[in-house]
Amino acid sequence: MIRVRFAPSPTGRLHLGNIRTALFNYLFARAQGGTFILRLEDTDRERFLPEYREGIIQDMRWMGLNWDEGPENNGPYGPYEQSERLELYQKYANQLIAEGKAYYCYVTQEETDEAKRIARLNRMPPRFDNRGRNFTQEEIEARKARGIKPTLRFKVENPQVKIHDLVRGDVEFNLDDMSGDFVILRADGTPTFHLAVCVDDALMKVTHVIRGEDHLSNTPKHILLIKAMGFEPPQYGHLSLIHGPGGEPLSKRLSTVSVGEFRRQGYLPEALVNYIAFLGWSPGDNREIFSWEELQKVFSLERVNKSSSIYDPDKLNWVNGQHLRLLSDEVFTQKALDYLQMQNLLPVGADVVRRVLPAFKDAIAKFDELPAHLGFLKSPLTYENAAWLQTPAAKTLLTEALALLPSLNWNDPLVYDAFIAALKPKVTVKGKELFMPVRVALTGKEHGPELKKLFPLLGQQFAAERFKSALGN
RNA sequence: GUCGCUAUCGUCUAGCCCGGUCUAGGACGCUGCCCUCUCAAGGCGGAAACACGGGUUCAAGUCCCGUUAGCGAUACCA
Repeated sequence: MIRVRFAPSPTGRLHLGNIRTALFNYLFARAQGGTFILRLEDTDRERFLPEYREGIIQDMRWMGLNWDEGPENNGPYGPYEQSERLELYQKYANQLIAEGKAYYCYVTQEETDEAKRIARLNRMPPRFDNRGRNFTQEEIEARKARGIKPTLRFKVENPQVKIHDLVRGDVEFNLDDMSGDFVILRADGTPTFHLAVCVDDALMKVTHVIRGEDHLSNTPKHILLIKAMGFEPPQYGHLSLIHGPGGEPLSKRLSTVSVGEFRRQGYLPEALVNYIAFLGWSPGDNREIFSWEELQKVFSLERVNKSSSIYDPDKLNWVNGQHLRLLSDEVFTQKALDYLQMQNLLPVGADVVRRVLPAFKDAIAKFDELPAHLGFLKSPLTYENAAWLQTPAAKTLLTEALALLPSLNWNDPLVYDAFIAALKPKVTVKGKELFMPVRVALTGKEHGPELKKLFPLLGQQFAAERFKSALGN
């Protein structure tokens, strides 16, 4: 049974990079019939904020990344928040000490920093020399007397670690070139990330760890630790990182790529998911638009590529537009309305907006473009170019149009064609001279959706009012 | 600095494992035309890439080595 997890730390909002890691885990679990776990890594209490925790949960749900086990719905291996698992980490720390696999180290942070600085100056690996391993009892007492609180370090005995990475293939590390003995319990007694992940992954029976490439060089530490605790390490797969449009790391631009921001701008979650899935993965053929369900079927870890990619808002917009166009008018209208209501963006009453919304399905890439299109519903109308309404020909045209309205069958979706057909014989103008005054009178603008589509949605009363106002202009 | 990862159009990518079918395919964006009352949407075209240098081979985008560049790690953050 495959078990994967997504383990964000509630020290910020979820962004594109995080969510892609979550998505790939989710997709892998679904494609394989496995279990998807959400785990909150909140051991860093200094940067933790409750609203980040809530934000993560909300964002995950909005995206449709529903977890089988995790906060709020629990599961057999809970709790799923590390702050509630502290005694577990302590237990395994004690076990490692008892077995001589970890030791209390009285070396101060200043000393290790200095050692690394000097190593760097000498073009040597920036590793710590493990001097705390061999302190004499007097030395330890002396340091205790100075008020130095020890950290717990894991003894690296076999620094050579081979990894078969699910996306990168074979990678080999020598921890002697990297770190030396590493801290697993801070001086204040709290576990570091390394201890916490290893204990949790082991205890939660995680089979595949799919995470960001920034963890690739932590992996040898984790493998050693997990083995030292007597568990079998999971398989690892490291996903390349996503960068911003300028090639910069994503975290620096957090606000613009946070899930909350995409939601605020009116993207469809399934479109966002579709786009993100294609950052570093492709199905191998030329298809690009996938529904949630299809994605869950076709996704495979083997087709994830190794190189990092850049987030492109233009393409996201296109994908979103494609998904929008796939929606039925009814569903589109409901989703658009929900969005406008939630964002407090309704220009007029919801019932009026609901009627005209279908006319804009092809016009937008995302919902936040709607208010600009819908502004014309507000009365009185301000005309973008009133000149279209002020010629004598236009006056005649509008008068005739107004008179025609009651005779039309407004239940006919093609009522606009009938309207124009009836209007044409009564006026001398044609083409642009005919359509523009109608368009401007109705919407105030020279550009907009097809009148053929919009006109029937407007209704007789609305059209009449608009023609009257235009005449009085 | 040290260790590691990566390298196909501006961007996302197919092709690379199993060299010839690649005068390198698709998509976004850009651009021309068509449709059209407008703006979109849609349709049909166009420009646009194998980072560089060696090697292996009859043959290299595909295999090997090096260089360069980018990224990651180098924390008592995760």
